[in-house]
Amino acid sequence: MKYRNIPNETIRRLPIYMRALLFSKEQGRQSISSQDLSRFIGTNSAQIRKDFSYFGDFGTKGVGYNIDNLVKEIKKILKLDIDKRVALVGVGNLGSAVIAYPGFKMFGFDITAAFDIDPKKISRKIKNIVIENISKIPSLRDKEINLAIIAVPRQAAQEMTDALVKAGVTGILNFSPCYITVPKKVKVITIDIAMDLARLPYYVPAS
Amino acid sequence: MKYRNIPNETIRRLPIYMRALLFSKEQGRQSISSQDLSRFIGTNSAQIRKDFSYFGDFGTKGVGYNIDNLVKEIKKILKLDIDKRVALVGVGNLGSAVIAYPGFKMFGFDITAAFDIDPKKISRKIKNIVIENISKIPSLRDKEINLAIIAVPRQAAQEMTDALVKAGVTGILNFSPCYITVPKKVKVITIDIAMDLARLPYYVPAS
DNA sequence: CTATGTGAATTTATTCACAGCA
DNA sequence: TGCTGTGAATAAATTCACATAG
Repeated sequence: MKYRNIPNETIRRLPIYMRALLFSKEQGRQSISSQDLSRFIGTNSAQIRKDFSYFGDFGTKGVGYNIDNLVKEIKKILKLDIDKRVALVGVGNLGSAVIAYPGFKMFGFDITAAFDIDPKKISRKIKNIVIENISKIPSLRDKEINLAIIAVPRQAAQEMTDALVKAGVTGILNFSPCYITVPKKVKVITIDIAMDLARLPYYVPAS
Repeated sequence: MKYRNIPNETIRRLPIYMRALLFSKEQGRQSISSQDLSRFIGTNSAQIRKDFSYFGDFGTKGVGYNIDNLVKEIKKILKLDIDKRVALVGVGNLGSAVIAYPGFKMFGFDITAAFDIDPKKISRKIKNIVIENISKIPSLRDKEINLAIIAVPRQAAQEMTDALVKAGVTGILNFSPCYITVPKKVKVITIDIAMDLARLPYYVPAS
């Protein structure tokens, strides 16, 4: 048990483990070895054991890991043990897909607020969420929502970020294709789906 | 000039550099220093210079990098110098957003084929692309399309992958929330948008 | 003077290999 | 015997610091 100097890569992998654990639970398993888990994911078993060892002794020697218990531990580490409400800014194509995405629930996320600048969209409902004008972003403070997803055009991304930070948001998942500046206490993770595609040709043989 | 033992992380950053370079070109710049570029991205300048140094001497001492030239070099490294056609499998919420996403063009990608299993969607057009039945996936071989994006439910992901690989696809961007198995010659990059959100709470202070 | 390019130093992450427990 | 947990060894990536060129 160390809880110090945790590799970032370990944190990145924990949700992958969690997803695989929930999946193998669905299939009726109650416990799993690092070996078996590694096959679900495509890493090696030593990596998995090492990753968990940073946080405690979760397994049973000779047996493996109890799935329910391990999921609970991962949730605790990732601070997902309390369900989190999330705001969405930008209800375009990508934003709409994000709202509809079923995969958030397994991590305890619930998108409960949505903002857009387009008057035609405001007051419309999508998945039971009423789209509000971006001028209402400050209301996130009262609602105690401190996670947000940004899916707006590049030009608007920094402005929306500033508004979110001012409203008390401390974690941002950024789908806008640009780097955004935030205070040190705020964490941003940026996803640009085109950039991930862009490094694929490098790895594949011919044209 | 080495071209050997290139860090994976360097490859991951090249599209980020390219995006920033194209952006600063839009703003009227013709050349840029590693220092200035680093401010666009949030890394340090030594990292940038080191990354480029793996591939050649692209800069001019005392001046910086010519933007047009550097973009051309990055495109060549990433094998993006020839425009690439891409197939999409799964035209649901996420797939539709992917088709509509404007960011692919800057890397020379063009989504020119789309497949779905839902009879209601087949033959419909989306962004000028006719949606075809997944049984038509083998036609990708004749069209010489070897990149694909998968955005189908988890249950279908492996089956669609197998069909794509059989049709000659060698690079897959996988949005389905699961690990998929492919032959060694095929490269898969998986994005699960929920997993990226899932590691955000770990980094932010309170609930 | 300014900014690149790069060996060397350092930090971070992965893998090995095995002691020790159920 | 089977599988975990972990120091030690190795590998990978980043940062430093400076010689060198325009």
